[in-house]
Amino acid sequence: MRVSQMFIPTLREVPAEAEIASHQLMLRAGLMRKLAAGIYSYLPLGYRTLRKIEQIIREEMDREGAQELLMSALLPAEYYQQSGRWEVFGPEMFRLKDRHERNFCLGPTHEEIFTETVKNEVKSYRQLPLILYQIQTKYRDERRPRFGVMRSREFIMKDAYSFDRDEKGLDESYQKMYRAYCKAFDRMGLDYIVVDADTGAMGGSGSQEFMVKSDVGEGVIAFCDACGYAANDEKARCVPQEALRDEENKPLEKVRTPDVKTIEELTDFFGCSPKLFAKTLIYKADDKVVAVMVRGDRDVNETKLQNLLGCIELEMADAHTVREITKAEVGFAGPIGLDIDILVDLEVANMKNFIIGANETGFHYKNANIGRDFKATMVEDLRKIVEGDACPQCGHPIKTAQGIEVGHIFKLGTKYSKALQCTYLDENGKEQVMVMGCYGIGVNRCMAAVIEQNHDENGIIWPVSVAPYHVIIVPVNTNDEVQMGIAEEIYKKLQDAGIEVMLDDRNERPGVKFKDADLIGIPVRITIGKKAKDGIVEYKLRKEKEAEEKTVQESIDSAVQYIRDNL
RNA sequence: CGGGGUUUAGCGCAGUUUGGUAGCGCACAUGGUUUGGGACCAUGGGGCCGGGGGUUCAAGUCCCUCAACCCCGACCA
Repeated sequence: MRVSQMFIPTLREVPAEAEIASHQLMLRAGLMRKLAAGIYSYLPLGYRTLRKIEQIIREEMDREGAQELLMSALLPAEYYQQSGRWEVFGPEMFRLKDRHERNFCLGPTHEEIFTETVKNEVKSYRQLPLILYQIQTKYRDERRPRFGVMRSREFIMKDAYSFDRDEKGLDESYQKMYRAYCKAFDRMGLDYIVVDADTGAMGGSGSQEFMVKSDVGEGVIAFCDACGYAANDEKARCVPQEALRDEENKPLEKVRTPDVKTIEELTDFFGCSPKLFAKTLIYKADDKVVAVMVRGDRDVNETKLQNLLGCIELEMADAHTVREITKAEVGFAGPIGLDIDILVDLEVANMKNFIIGANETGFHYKNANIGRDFKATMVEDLRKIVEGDACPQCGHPIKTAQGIEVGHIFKLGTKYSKALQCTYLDENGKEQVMVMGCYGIGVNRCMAAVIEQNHDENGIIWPVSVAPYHVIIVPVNTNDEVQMGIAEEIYKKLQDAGIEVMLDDRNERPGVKFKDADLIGIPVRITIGKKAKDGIVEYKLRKEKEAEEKTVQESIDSAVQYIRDNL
């Protein structure tokens, strides 16, 4: 298309609201504009890329035998009420009423609706397995939308659901989706890793996330270079690193510790490492109050804790509750004399003669020992992994990195099919519950992730597969008839070859056109300048620094070849 | 939801301390000169200074209030 007729509102300056590269570039390159916090409009260039990403996903899903359909984003409440998620989602869900005061929501995800549809239509084992998907806008009223399209309130998601006769079938469907995801992300040019993930509120037996390594990612990944173990930090298992200290049990000793509350203050006061402390944290899990003990320098992994307790709400208890339970000011909680459940981290169970709070303001105990001085209700892995911890698989030091979650695959099992009675009849005419999986890809997030991984100081560097256009032709001087003649010739020939091509026919100075071409990141640029009269043009790849001189025909051939090789 | 910040032309910002009727750069329009990395000259258009209320002869500026947006945190398939 001719650039003079296109709607590409590029910005010279960086909008104040944009913090990260992808957000800044999506605004500057005229791909999108903000309507409200976490809500964006896609402009023509951005929408072209978005559709290409969708198409790649679509092709890879179809290749594995999944079938596309489309459901409404506006959904009646009853399905979510049946599964219990009307409550679970809480304020995250956009809710509304129709004129008859009936409850509706804007779909945050569609497990219930797919399950309901399949339940009504599928009756026999002969109709299974089935994988259905859609590419559709989802709505979540995020507490804090941020980083542009990375965490927004309206976003496009490819969500797929598999229905199988049994676990074995689920494993196969899961593998199909795994393959489709790998191929789709490869084609988008994303550098990603697959990590084990927690199944969380979704329930189910297994889950993996596709993470694009990036400093702006909100997820933390723990991985091992030695054996390939990779998990997100919620899921990563922690194994105790230090063996039981070979030391006699010393007698318990109460120590006066006025105004010594935090672990830092305790470290100073006792003059020893925080590894010799066990901190006792009071949590509120739904209506129950529990104590959790981890080593002084560790953090509680609330996901692990939540899974262990099977609760919906989990938060640190407020100061009032802590005082009531421990009979002491915050900062002096300890396990001795508490009459609530005491959940102890594996590592603490390995400690000897350690320091704990005394449940009395201004006092701690020295030389505490589990078993002798107090009893643990449960000993479990409850802490958060940190860089340098031993890999749970091979023992090598773990590394951590941040990542953008672009895809998530789940073995749901029968959670939803049971709740909604989604069943089929097997060969024996016996009723069985279907076994489900669900699989999501954040389409807009993929777009932002591609930009995060493919840009420089001048703008976006689109991979050919998702570039809004493949080639941009830049005649330096539009008043020069020779230049324009050649530009038109190349334009037409590339179009005839099926290449998506832009012709920058604006009567602008060359600098402006070059800056715009770089900013919007078109993979191939053909510049027609002074040597046009000799039939020589300039051929430049966006990702390369230098341009090459070619004849008109060579430049056309090179462009066609390059695009075909990289699609 | 807690803490901090911002809101003045399409974008980026100054002006608020000390109240006196709104400004700069870019962008836009017209004419001209220019044409290899965001040109130059001239002319011009565009703002209920986030909303509401108050103080005052007079409010972008002071007071009260509401809101939107951004950042940090908490939270999150």
